[in-house]
Amino acid sequence: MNQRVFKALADPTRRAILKRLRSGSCTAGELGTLFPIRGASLSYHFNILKGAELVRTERRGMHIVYSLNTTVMEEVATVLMEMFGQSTDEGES
Amino acid sequence: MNQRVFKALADPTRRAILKRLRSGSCTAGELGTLFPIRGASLSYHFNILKGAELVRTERRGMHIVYSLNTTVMEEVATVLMEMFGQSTDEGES
DNA sequence: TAACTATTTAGGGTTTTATCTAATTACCTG
DNA sequence: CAGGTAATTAGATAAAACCCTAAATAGTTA
Repeated sequence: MNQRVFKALADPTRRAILKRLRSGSCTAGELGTLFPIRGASLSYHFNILKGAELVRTERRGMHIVYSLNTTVMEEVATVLMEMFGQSTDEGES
Repeated sequence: MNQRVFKALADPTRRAILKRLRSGSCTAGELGTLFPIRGASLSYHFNILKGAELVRTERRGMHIVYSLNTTVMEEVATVLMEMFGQSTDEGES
């Protein structure tokens, strides 16, 4: 889990994308219909999510399918828990 | 837990402040010695952390003591777990 | 009250972020 | 191959973030 994860989670549109992906993989176009921004802007957000390894992509014919990388999300939650749950004096990755 | 928490966590200086506070409360001045930025900039970060309710302050004489609000941190971790751990189709606050 | 210390606020400059339109790439199909 | 659809990249712009210096505020102490 890298530094970029926190930046990626800071934007509400990106969190909404992640939330949507939770209920199943989705093409870029489908996601585009859910938000009031242009495809190019979505693409910008996808790149940030990919950089944080929060999503994965796979081309399927004419479409590109996005899916959630739940592993990294769980890591984030775990790290936060370790950092702030109780003082074990450790917790940085 | 509000929207601002994610923004607050997005900055490395603020995460370092939180991490430091984990080992105990601290005055603004003490925290200032730990980072290569001016007091005014620290104050800016403190305001963001306070807005996110991640820290609490208490004036003690001439100093202002900062302490961690671990409750909110745990909430964040929990929300992330709920959102991305497994698909229970719920998890928004 | 005057001088001193700790911290915040105000105002400004630079960098980064989020969005847009237009152009491009990648694939599919007739 | 030519035309069409899906998605990304390029370039521009407005807003937000972060940092600084200087000034203001709040409390302490002689």
